[in-house]
Amino acid sequence: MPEYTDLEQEILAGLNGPQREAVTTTEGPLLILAGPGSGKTRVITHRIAYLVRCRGVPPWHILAVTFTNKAAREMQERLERLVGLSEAREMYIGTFHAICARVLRAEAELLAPLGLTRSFVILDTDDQAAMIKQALRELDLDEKQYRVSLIHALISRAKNAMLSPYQMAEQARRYTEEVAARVYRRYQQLLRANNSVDFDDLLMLTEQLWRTEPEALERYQQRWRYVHVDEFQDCNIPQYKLIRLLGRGSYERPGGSGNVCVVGDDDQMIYSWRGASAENVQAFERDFPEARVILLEQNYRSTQYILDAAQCVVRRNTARKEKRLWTALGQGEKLIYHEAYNDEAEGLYVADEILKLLARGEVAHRGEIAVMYRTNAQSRVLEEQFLRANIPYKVIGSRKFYERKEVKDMLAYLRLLLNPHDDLSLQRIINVPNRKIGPKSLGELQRWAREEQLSLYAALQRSEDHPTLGRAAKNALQQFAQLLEELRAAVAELRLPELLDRVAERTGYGPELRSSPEGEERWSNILELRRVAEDYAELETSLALELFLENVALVGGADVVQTGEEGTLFHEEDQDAVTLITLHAAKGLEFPVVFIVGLDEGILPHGRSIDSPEQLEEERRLAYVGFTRAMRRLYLVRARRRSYFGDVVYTEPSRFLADIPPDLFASGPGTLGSRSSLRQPSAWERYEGYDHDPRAGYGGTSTGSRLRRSVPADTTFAPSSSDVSATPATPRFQPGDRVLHHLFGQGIVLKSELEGGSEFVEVQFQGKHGKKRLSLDYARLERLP
DNA sequence: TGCGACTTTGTTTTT
DNA sequence: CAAAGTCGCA
Repeated sequence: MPEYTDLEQEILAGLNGPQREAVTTTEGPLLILAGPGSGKTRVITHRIAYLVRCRGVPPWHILAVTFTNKAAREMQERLERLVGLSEAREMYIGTFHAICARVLRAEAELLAPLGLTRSFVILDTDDQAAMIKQALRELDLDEKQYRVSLIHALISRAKNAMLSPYQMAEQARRYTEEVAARVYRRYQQLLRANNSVDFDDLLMLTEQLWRTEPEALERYQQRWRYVHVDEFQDCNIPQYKLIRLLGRGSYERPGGSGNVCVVGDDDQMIYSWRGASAENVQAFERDFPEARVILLEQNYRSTQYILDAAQCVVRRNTARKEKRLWTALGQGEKLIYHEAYNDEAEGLYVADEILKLLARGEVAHRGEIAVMYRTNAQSRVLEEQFLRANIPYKVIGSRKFYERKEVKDMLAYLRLLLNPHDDLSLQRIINVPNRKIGPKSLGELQRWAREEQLSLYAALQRSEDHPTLGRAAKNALQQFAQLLEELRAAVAELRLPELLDRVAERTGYGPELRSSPEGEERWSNILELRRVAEDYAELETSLALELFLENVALVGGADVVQTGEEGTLFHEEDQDAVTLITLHAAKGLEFPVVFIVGLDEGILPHGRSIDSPEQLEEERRLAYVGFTRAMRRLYLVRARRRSYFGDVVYTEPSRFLADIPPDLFASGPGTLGSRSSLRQPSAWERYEGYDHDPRAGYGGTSTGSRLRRSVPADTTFAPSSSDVSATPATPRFQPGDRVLHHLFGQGIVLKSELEGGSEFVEVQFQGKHGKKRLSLDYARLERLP
């Protein structure tokens, strides 16, 4: 046992042997292979604390790369607690994309030859699509034949393989790829002409810069002498090269400290579709042959049954390193399997279970519960049921908010203020709100701008000189040009939130939205955006604008949290809520209780992956990631039929369920409750008349008991007397009563009826919510005088 | 030019 | 079932 100082003791307290070894191995490359729940984040943060506090490494030498902004934030917070606020702030913790954006802005002079300035714009997916569309049009290609999404995917794949358009064309195996290479070329030109980059460019350009500008690379090697990479298994090639360059330099020009610590788990590699390469680990061992390798196999998160089930699913993969995950937490509770009638009933079951968990006190806070699914679209049914059941929830990973038209329009205005030659943004808002500059005038302006080699903005300013446009059109254009000038001048006077106000008012966007009842919700989204902007109020406005826009572009998926049916953003101070999240976004998180829904063939594994063995293995890993998020209790849920593309389809249980030994379930495949579940419904079961559609009576006893019956009484959930649906003898509400609902606001009761012992009311709410039918078992309605 | 009714088309996962 | 795109009419 080595001797430790008091300080070391403090930092190493509570760590096991391998973890300690990882923390104290500070010099040289280090590869940590860490199973789920093995405390890898803990190891990284403690290692950094150890470097700074015990080894006297100045905090600005520390770089930590994470995969999501959320993970970065969490790491930052943990470090603030471990090493103190001011020191933690001097470290650099961020995603690859954020780091690259920062490097590229700092080295902007070197980007000038490419046509980029310091204030380049980072395009989001929609903008990229718009740009590709434009490229397609300019090349006279048929948008029907070459779908934007397909071309986009091909281009992105090429970029992730670090291919130039020329190289892509050379390597094209199919005609479509050849076409895509042509589009790629034009797309890059458009990006540069717009002073913009896409996500892939951020990585590629930084790699290129470091590779070709040795002095620049050296500055960063000096600065970041201790590099940490979380979720290493999900790095793609450019990302790996960035790490290699920092830690080891290029093959021609070696350099760097070699202090690179990467942490990963091949069983959790779920981004190969984004270019994550399974060879990362081998590449690392090749490029850093002296690397120490440490295995973390003790799991501190989950109980044994959960771990066993997870391992049974992933173990069927070929080409993986066998790990022996174990836990000291004991067997725990068995898994709970439920097969619902359809997707709606699936949501209802989850909502119902959650209410029971809370009612029985088995879970103290809603925040301890998460519901996970394969595709974002699956959240909708769940949301509907949660709203009806009055369960507060938050949806993680939906970009809905930033995809709203009004939000994008406002952002386009802001971008334009920072970067007037952003043609894409200008096109977007030139006629929003309506300024009588229609497609004809715009088209003519664009044509002219191209001819004269001007940006749209410049063309707009000189529109008086345009040869053919009519008086009315010119006036409209001039007026708009003046407006933009005025707003640009306002950047110098106002703080960011006020600038937003000014833009909303002067463009007429705000007044327009507020003037109609339908605009009300959209206006509130703009206010929501303003709330985000408040965070930047202290900064000098053009800097604030830059950071704000960058943040908006780079936050994605896991960072955007949305609540309620309005799609408004979720704020920390909001109430304790159940988490709805995709399996991808759930990586790195943990919850005491986890529901995984949609365990059907075609959903998980996803239908698009079913015919490729590699992709199927990835689906398996995805399931593994999901299972291992659960600490105490894991529910696996599926629906026998679900609406898909508008019509109803029958599904088979996921093949992954069959990989789990029956004795790990409290109820489920192979046990009393649903022995039939692993085969297809027989013909007579499919017959319409076979157990009636629960939609006929939502929340009524028939549905409730049917659901309950399928969970055998000998499981954890025997229906108790404190059941949520206490039966009223007489109706509480009458038609004409004025009521208040915490989400829908005020309304008037139209109808009240008793059905199967539960009271249902139909309420006409004010505003956009309209008429709703609510079950008083769940909805909390207050009577107003 | 502008809007509304119609058809068509498409659902993985995310920085 | 939605969103997006097309077409026709005012």
